[in-house]
Amino acid sequence: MAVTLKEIAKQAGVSPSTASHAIRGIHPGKRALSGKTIQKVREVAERLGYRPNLLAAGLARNKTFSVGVLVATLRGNFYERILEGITEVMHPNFTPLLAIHNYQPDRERKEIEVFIGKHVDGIIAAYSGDPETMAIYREIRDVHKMPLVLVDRGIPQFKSYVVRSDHYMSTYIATRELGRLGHKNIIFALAGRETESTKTLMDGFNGAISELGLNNTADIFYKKTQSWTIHEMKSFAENIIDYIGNRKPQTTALLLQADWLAYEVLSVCQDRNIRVPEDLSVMGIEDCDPSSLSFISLSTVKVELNEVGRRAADLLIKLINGEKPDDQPLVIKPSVILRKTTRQL
Amino acid sequence: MAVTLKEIAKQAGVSPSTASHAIRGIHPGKRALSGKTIQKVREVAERLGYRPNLLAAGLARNKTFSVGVLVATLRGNFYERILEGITEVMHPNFTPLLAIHNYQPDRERKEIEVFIGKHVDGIIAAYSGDPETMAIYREIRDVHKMPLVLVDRGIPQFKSYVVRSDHYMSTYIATRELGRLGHKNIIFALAGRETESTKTLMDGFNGAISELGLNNTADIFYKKTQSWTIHEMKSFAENIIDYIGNRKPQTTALLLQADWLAYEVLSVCQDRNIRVPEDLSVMGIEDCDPSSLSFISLSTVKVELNEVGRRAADLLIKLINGEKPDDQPLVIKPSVILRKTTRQL
DNA sequence: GTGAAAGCGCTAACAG
DNA sequence: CTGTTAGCGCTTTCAC
Repeated sequence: MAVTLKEIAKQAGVSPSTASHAIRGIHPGKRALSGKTIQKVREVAERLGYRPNLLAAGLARNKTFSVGVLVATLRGNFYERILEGITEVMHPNFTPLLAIHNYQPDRERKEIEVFIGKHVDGIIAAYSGDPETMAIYREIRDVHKMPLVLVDRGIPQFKSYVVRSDHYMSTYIATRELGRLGHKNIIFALAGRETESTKTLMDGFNGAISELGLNNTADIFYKKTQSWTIHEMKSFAENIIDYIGNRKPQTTALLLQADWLAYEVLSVCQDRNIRVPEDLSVMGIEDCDPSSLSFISLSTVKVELNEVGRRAADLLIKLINGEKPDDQPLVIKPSVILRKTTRQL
Repeated sequence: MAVTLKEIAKQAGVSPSTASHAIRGIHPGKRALSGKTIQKVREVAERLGYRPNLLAAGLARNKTFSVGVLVATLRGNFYERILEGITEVMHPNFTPLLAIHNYQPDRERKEIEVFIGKHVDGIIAAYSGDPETMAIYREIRDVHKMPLVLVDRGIPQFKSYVVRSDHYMSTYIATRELGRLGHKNIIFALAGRETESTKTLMDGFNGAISELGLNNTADIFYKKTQSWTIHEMKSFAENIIDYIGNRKPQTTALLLQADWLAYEVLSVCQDRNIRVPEDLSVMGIEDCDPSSLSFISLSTVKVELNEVGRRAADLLIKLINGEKPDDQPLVIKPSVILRKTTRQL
């Protein structure tokens, strides 16, 4: 059995409550404790290797100093970076409980239930997009009144705090940059479900295209798919290059929805002897780790996912402390990084 | 305030203890509860959206259903995959508390202290290699008697459970494979501190080289460094290629300590017009995600990090349940994957 | 079959 | 300045 406060108190010849105060350096009434007592208690605690039982403290104070963090997956850089940002800010005041739902609604619900049972002080979650699981988020907020921050996407018709990267801006600035480089025949290729985020990406692209006056030469290549496996990405990359091959006039710039898709496109280009950037400029979105490798050197839009994590954590801590932050979604601005897969026309 | 057991009991017209038994489906004495009572209690619990307070349960039973997981970093695929394996196995019985030490001894110690304070049921940790922090691991084991499993590396002179990939085998099989492909002038390049794992990697290489009878044509290029930043990796890659350039007879195969180092080497080769694999076969170790991209297609040694995580979690659960597993370190076997950066001579 | 009572380790009034 | 007391919500003997 671990050494308890009671034991410390006994050995220091004080009461448990005094010991508690001494250790935490807290004033019970108006005045402080005597320095002597504090010294004594702390010395005994030190000697016995006392570690307060945070469970008991949590039960008594109705606070656990832990937060639930639910992400979709660990694969790829995406949630990894968000998680990094979160742990950075949470440390050392809150411990993150980690859960992964892998886009399985059932799992998503269960993990949240665990968080509730563990009485975390707050929750940061990546909503899977599944309508089924909306109820559990509602329960967090309405029944348990736990602070909740969503990352990357909000839940339709559900007013909640959300921190995300600016999807509109990412395609907008990428496209604008391609325009600046002199490209007119620009294609934006993306696949996935018809979600709001898909739509926003398209809007950003179209916004820039209109400003550039390229409505007649630029276009979107969209493929509706349910999931996003590696294999599908590969064949989608082929589809894109096929599409571009048949298109007149010659497409000179290609914007892809994600860096990993861009890598696949680069692969296809290599197989077909399409030179990048001489024949085709290629641009991704996200700035994954491999993009900066000098033999890839992908031009891309840097999405500040660490920052998304940090801001989400900041916001959650505010909510936990009872502060009332702005109601507006927190949107993190992306920036363009030009490397070697794009060129001036 | 959340709905409590007491409340359920009251509404179901039974005592709290009966409610507790009914909900958990547990027999208090010899006989079971009446089906009627169970139905009633569960129905009320359901209706009120009862979520047991795991904190209180933990306090009463001296069990928290959570485990501490301390990793070095989230960057790169390494710990990400281990973590994935761990969460897979832990779910839904234990919740992982996540902590990252970034190789900072102070941080390492503090995070462990938090785990102790939270009374986790067990700990899985990646020891940073810092001698200073050994004491805290000793405390986990000897003072708090918490189950402890180390991943990837053990602590010298410290008997504990460790699960890791087989470092010896990874260089051994890689080298043997290069030999099979007809290579004689093989270089194994690595950098880092003079740790046991560094030594083991060299041993594996030397073991294969001896078997192949290549002691006169193969060699190790080792650079002693403290850390492993991206920038250092880049310049180390240059050093390697410089070294090979001056070496007679011509080196035909290069084995690198890690995939990321191999990527940097591929970059340098491209810059210097060294064709891979025509002029030089290149092989990495780990099988990171980018390695399988078709325009990288790195030949490498697949290290089963998911499996390391799963086995570590299995082992920890056994320890938590009071089982006594084998004392031998659990070593996960790697396997060679030949892609396009190596060729038959 | 079910309930009363004690207690897990800590905190927070409040009284001295 | 310090101690007493009463819980936090649940589990677990042990009676009934």
